[in-house]
Amino acid sequence: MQKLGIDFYRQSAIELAPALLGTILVRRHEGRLFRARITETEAYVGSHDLACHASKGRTGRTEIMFAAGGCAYVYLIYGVHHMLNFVCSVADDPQAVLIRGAIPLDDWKVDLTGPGKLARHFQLTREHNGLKLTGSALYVEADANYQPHIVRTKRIGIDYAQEWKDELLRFIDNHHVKE
DNA sequence: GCGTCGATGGCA
DNA sequence: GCCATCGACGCG
Repeated sequence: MQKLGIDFYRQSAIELAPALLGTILVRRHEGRLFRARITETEAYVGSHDLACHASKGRTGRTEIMFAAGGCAYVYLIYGVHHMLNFVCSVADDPQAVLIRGAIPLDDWKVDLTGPGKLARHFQLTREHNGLKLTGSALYVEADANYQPHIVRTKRIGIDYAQEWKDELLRFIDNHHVKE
């Protein structure tokens, strides 16, 4: 499998979100490797997107989104759950992709259906905010032999985002879903 | 099986 | 005073 490099993350969120479907998220933690195939993502497309945290401007929390693509944006929501995002595009263009679901691979048996569960099982917290995706602790592998079946829907949990709440910026891979 | 609701903390 | 959620609970 081929580890994806920095150029992959320099894409816009609307390109990266579907491109991530079917790829393999890899986490190295305490000497072990955890791998899972990404099945669900959401695009947050820039400061004009009212659902995007960066629409609030440059703050302590959103600062990392203004970096060049290729690092993680991890934050705490509802005081309970961590959310894993990939910062993408170029510097000062605050776009990101939220990783919402995956299927564990190898002999790893966990439920990764949901962004909170995914971050928890991958043992990611706000300590990992800004982590480079080109390092060894967290990265993505391509899988040229896998063909996702992509469906677009509205994003979840952003009813406050006015006209942006209905944009079809959530991407789901149905490849593995039984009829 | 589905709707409702409370937890809980960082942030502005 | 919000939240890019989850899981427990009550229903019947």
